[in-house]
Amino acid sequence: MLLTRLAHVSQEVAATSARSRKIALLAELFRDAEADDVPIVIPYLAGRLPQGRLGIGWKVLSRPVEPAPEPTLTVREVDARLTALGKVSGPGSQAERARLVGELMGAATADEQRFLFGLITGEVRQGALDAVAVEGLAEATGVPATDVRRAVMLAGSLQTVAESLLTEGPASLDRFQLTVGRPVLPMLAHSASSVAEAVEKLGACAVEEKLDGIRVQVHRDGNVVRLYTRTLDDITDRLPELTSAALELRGERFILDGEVISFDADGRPRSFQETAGRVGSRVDVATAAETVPVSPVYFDALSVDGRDLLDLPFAERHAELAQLVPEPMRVRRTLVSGPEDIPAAEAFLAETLKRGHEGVVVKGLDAPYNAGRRGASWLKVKPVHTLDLVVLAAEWGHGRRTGKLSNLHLGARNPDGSFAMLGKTFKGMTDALLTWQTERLQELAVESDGHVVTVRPELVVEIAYDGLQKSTRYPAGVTLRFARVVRYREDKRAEEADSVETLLAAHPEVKA
DNA sequence: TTCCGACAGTGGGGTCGCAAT
DNA sequence: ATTGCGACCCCACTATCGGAA
Repeated sequence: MLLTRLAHVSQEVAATSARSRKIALLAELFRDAEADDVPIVIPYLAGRLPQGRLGIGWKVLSRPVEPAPEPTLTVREVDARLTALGKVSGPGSQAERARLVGELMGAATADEQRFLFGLITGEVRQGALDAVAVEGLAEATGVPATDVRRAVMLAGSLQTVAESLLTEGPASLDRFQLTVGRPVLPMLAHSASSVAEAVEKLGACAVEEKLDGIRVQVHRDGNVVRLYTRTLDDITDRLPELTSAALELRGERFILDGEVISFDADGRPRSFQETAGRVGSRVDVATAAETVPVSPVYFDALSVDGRDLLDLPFAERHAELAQLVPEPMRVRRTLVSGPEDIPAAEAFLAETLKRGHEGVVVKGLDAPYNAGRRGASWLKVKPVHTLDLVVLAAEWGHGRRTGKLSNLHLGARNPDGSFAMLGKTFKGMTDALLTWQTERLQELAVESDGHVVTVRPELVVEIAYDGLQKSTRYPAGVTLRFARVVRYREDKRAEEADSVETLLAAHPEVKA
């Protein structure tokens, strides 16, 4: 199959807003793909490369290359070239990769160049990724979408499922069973604004502490242990403590879901930055493990002794977990039977925060393990802080925000009346607000470099954030975590905005 | 008819590892 | 030694479609 056909279909998919039409377009293409093209065409149309990341980013791809006049590239040729490109390493590799990218782009037409750019940067912007591709695959093969979705979550990969479906037929789906050693997509949580709201939605539920670490899925089969992240990357070699801990448990075969986090000598959780740094360290693991030792803390069991627990209610899965894992290695929790227990749930949240944790996750006791989806039966509740900050500048948006000033630079007051930038945010804005702020900020503009528009520091905006973290990038030595706009405060003047001093005083645990 | 679940998009900061300077 | 880039952790929120209620 020619790449131009994919580029064309991707454009068509992007051009329609109807999901049903997107699915139909993908299904048509999947039906036409030859067996050898399937492992390439499917991920490409789901907006991903089968090779994963290539070490090529926006910078290299932005170098202009004269497009080819006629489309000649086949998807297999593109795939072969990208595979070769991904293997380049060692001194001189950046230049060599750039050369290979230039060659590939030179063989592509303008439309194909645009498609390849999106594919390699991971931003196809066609309004269809894995989930829509799953529907398209279902339509193309006549298999119910729920069956395909389940197979994908168990395989942890759309490509694998697509290959067997399109080459061997629907019966091959039976092959995708929950298997120890093969990671499954983890269940995710929605947000709720309060414990009361979460409990009212879920009824009988467990309220569990939410640890600010890294999600981990632990597989043990006899003496073999494997550890996977939320995106199913294998991190076994980086966390030897977790392997040892898993081997000390009584069970021989299991899959557990939990969080890996580092505690200090007093048993208080270290900051997310410290834990994440540890989990990210690959080179000198022994030293990293000495300075920042980590522990597993589990909250769910997906498989025990060869039994698939995914469809069991959470209450039963947790009973299995409690059989296998001693209490100190499980998240703290309290059970709640309904709205009458809300005060107890709130007290549990307060106590959890006091212990230095992030918040709680409220989980319905009847719900199955909804792998790969953001099930409505897990609701996280975290405290939200707010500040009144001053807009110092704004950046022009991309994609659907083209032509709108989107990303705001936020400042807090210094003692001398100037402003210290604390970070940026593009979150929390409605289309109407985007339109309004684009107008308003242009009135205040003093300078523009084509991307960043600097404004007179007069506009006050109320910002919600999850906490403060250390920063080497910003002048106050701190930055806001997950800042988002709540509303503009036109009733306030910049002199009334919050100061760096009050911010630091509100978070004594963070030392700038 | 209205409501709501699921999805995609829009990017944020930090840290690590590697290659280039 | 330092800088730049890419990968991958964490993440909030809005708009939209289309099925459920």
